[in-house]
Amino acid sequence: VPFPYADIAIPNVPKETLTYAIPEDLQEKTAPGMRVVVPLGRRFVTGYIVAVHDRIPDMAMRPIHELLDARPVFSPEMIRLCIWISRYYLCGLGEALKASLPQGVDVESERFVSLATDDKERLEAAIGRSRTRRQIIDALSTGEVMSEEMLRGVVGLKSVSVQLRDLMMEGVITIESVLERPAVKTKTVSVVRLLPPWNRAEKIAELMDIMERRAPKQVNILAVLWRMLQQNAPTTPMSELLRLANASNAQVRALEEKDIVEILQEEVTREVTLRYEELPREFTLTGEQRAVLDVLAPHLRDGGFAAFLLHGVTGSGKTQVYIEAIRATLEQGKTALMLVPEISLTPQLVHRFRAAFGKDVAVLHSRMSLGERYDAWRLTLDGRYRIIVGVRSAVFAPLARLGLIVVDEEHESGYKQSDLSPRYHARDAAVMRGAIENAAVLLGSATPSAESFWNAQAGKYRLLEMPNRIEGATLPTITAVDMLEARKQQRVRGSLSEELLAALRERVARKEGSIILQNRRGYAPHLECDECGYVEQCANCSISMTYHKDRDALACHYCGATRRLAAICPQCGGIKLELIGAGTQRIEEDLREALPEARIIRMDLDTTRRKGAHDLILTAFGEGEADILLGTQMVAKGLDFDRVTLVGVVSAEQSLLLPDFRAGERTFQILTQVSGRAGRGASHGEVILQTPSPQHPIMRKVYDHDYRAFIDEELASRQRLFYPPFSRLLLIEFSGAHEGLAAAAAGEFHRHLKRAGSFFILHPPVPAILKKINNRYRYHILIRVDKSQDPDGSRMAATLREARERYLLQKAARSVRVEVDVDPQNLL
DNA sequence: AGCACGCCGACT
DNA sequence: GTCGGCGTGCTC
Repeated sequence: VPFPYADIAIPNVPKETLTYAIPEDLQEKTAPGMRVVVPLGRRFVTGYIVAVHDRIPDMAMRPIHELLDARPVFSPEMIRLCIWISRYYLCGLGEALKASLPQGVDVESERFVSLATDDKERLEAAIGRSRTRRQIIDALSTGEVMSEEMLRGVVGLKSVSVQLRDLMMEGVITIESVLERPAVKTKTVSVVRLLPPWNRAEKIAELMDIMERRAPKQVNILAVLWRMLQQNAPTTPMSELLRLANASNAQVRALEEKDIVEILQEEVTREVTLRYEELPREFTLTGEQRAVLDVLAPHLRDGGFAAFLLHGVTGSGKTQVYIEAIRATLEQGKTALMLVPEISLTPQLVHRFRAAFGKDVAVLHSRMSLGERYDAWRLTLDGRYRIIVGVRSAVFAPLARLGLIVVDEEHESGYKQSDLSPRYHARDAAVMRGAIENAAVLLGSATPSAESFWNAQAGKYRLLEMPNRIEGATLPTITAVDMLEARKQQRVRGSLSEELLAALRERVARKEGSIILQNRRGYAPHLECDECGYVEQCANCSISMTYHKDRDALACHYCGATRRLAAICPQCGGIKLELIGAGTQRIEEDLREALPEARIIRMDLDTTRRKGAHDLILTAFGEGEADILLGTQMVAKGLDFDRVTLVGVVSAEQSLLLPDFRAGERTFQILTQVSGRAGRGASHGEVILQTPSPQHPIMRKVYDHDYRAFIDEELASRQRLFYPPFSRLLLIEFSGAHEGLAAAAAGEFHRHLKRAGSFFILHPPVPAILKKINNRYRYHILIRVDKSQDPDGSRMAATLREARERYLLQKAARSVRVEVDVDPQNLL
């Protein structure tokens, strides 16, 4: 039944949907889930059809300009998921839907300007005395059509819209809205094929005979095409043809002219290749793995929503459980989605999936180009893949008949999008998607988040446990080195204790692998004046700058600004500037000095920027080309090398010092995860944690591998303090170029919230701990909502809406940006 | 977000 | 006067 109206969600429009008329000739073809181009104000934008209907709206409507899809790109389930995201995370529906598409597929209009007259007098009259108008007319007088953006550049102003409008009113220029085609397209290559009847042996032989003398190159071309055809290749890529026939494009064109061959455009897929290879391992499932799979089996067989939390110690074989569970899902004719925190950190996992499932798997990660992502998305939509392995945004992968979603390392904060809207948590969105699509959801971790563990205890998830390592491997022995004591006794070299160095020396001699974690890149995180204590800070951010020895410069790890190393203190003129603390570069130096015989590879953001660098480093280490793998947290996760028998942590207490209620949890997680890299093979592993506080309660639970003791205490303390999972956090951020305005805006908003009700605890506005980032001053209001009084978040949403309206009426400077982060992972 | 409109200080 | 920066409001 054709419907005349469509409710359309549009990014950057604050209303959930706007209603447009569907032109009669499009009504048959239009369906929810398709993308359209619609007029919005004076431009054209991409929108997403959420519903079609025949309820006459009370507003005048404009018609849909163009239908972009022949088939829906959002399933009804995907639309439901995005509606949930927009309501729970307080963002526009248009933004949520846009986040579910690969980047670069949207169409936007651009305004193009040209002269409407060359009558000099009329032009002069229109210019009058305006410098800007003269610049615009001058730029256009070559007869060129220029975009508004180009004109802005020529004039050097932020906006020329007022001038363009006036010039248009006077009739001397014309403005045209032109739709810009999407940034990504299907990649095509030219291919050539023999047209009938020349694809028959006797015909082609005859033809080649005739042409032999006058056009030998063309005969070469025909010979190649004929050979390819006999090898069952109906078409030959142009580039290959030219190479094999040693011919030129013109010669192929000549054959095309004579209707002997045809040149076509054929779609190709940009395939991602990985260098690191892993052979399929022989394995038999352990009893624990089998038990877990037995629990999952009926759910995977019968379908329906169910959520599971798999708590398996490091090395207990969670990946194999995922693979078997996915296999069972595929056997039911369904598809599976596997989320991982950061693909480049877990190439090993990707290879195991490729080995197990081959071409049924597509991988989606942040280092892929727009085109690669687009291809993967389009082919997923076409049903080419049955398994998607991907990072956060892969939770939106358009798989049909979804049977299982796995979230590996579910505790990782990388699953939370924190920088831009929608600020969704992919783990929670995965659970919601499972509920909407009637799929099973399996969350896995050696150190489940407090939220998930509580959900398991509360019965929302079913808890599955694998407390032992596979194949008789044992958990490593963890010991601490008291660094205060070691320093006192001068048993340190740089940042490394004699104990750790001795253990490393042993491993080097035995050709075993060691992993060293120092979760800080660069050489030294502070440059401090010995005289007055001044610390060099970034000009744009309130953070100390890190010294990078390779570049011999200070760098801000927030905004990327760099600066030369100052020779004298800008505060007191002192000349004794000291490098304080140690990053991976300095540890590398310490290691090389103390262990000249050791081969060391450093893996941090700085050494892995290049595409494929991860793979190369890990391959080299895995094959024994290095003794020590030194790095930031990227060495802590997911690596599975039998030859590693020692793990050292340079400063184990580091993450404990952060002013965040999750500091303890994060510390336990990273220390447990990195420890888990040791002793995965036949040899027992050893872990050495350097810390000034070896008796800290968190540390003690790390030594004992006692997640339960840790989480019980953590949950008790969260309950006492009414922090998640016992409350829902909202962080409202006010940011602006002027500190006073940001502070005032936060104060204003706070006043409106204060009267709003008693189902939440409102914290007073405070300057953010990182008070300034990128020259924007930041103020925070933290809210702790009583979940029992607002289970789905709708009360808080309404409260914020109201407060926002009143706040806007007060016309407190709106140069201040207000952003809400629901379930924030980072309170800095 | 982008675009239009209206207010107001600065310049001539 | 005229220009142009900046705040405010709206987009089916």
